Amino acid sequence: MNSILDRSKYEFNSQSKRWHKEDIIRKTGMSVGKVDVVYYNRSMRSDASLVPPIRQTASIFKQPVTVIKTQDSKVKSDYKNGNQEKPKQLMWEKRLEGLRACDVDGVEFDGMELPKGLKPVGPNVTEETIIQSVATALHVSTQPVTGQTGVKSSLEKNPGVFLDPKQPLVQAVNILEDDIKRQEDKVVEARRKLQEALRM
Amino acid sequence: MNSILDRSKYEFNSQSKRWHKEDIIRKTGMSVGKVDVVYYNRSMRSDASLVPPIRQTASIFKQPVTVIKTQDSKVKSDYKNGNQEKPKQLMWEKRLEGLRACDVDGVEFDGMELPKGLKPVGPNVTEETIIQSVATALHVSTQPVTGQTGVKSSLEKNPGVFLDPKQPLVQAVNILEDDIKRQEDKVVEARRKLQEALRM
DNA sequence: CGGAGTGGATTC
DNA sequence: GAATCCACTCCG
Repeated sequence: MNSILDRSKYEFNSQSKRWHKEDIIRKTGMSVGKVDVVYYNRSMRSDASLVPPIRQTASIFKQPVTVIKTQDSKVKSDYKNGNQEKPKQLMWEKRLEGLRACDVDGVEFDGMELPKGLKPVGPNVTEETIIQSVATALHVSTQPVTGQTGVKSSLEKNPGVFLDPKQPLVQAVNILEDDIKRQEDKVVEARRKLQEALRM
Repeated sequence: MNSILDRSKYEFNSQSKRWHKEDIIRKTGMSVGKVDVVYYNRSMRSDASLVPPIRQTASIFKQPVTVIKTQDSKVKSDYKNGNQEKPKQLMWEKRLEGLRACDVDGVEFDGMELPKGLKPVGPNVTEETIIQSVATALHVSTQPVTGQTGVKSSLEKNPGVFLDPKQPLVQAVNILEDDIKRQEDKVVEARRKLQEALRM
């Protein structure tokens, strides 16, 4: 085998102390004694794999499916993203706090910053939570993502009544003409840089 | 594919009209669209597959296993036939009535006859039931199989009291010297025939 | 329906 | 020929 690959696998395993290797030996059949190698990640939270928008398979294109039975018990399928949502806890995004992506060596990426206009809302909701909350909303929601439209003081005092569970835990944002203009400028600038890079 | 095999499969299915094939398509999950194929026997009683001595796997040698955990939660295994028996209904063998083996084409075998000495006992217990009852007892019981030793009239009148649930629903049989002699003769005769057959 | 475990094809 | 990948079966 390629020695570079061997080495990188070794480092991948021993340096970060995050990945655990297991050799599974086949016990019966024509291939007795063959070894199947499995790697798994020790730091994985047990509920993490269940919660969107965390990727659940190798393919990001996999879609949830809802089974709907009509009265004569035939089956209809609905491949839309909507109807399959389970009821959620009001503040369920809080369980995503502190999760962070890492590269293959187990080195964590830096946290991401949101635009200043996005303010957390609700009791004990911090900057730490809203990026997860917004990202999740954009990923799973079928409706426009607007943020919480209630008055901030009522939201903090009585979240059970005023908090909209279908919206992320940020204060509603008004997008102004100016914001759109600024975004357009960014796109133009990015295209210019790309053009330049391709010329070289 | 081998056409002879294909054909026999087809007959197995269509000629006897006994076996019904159903393709069940998985509707959700990672394996959406996969097909599980199920065959079932239209005349099959739904509880039949759960009751010994009906063969539950391809291997007649498969044995029940009891898992016993000690206090420090290590596992002991016990391969004896005994301890794993569940409590049974007093007349549970009656549910085996009318079941009969068939060949692969679905043609039923003739019923088997028991020696005249075996008489059914208990309310509503007929010839039809006792072969199943005796066969089951021989198959699953760890104790000697003697039959019911109570007086026939009390057994019929008050089975809840006098019927021994660990014994099959036949009257007790006394094996006489004469019976043993006759069986020995049969064995000798069978051996003689085998010898002869091997000479040819 | 998911997961363990295997046979067999494919890649290196 | 070994390592790897993948499809499939079986079972709970």
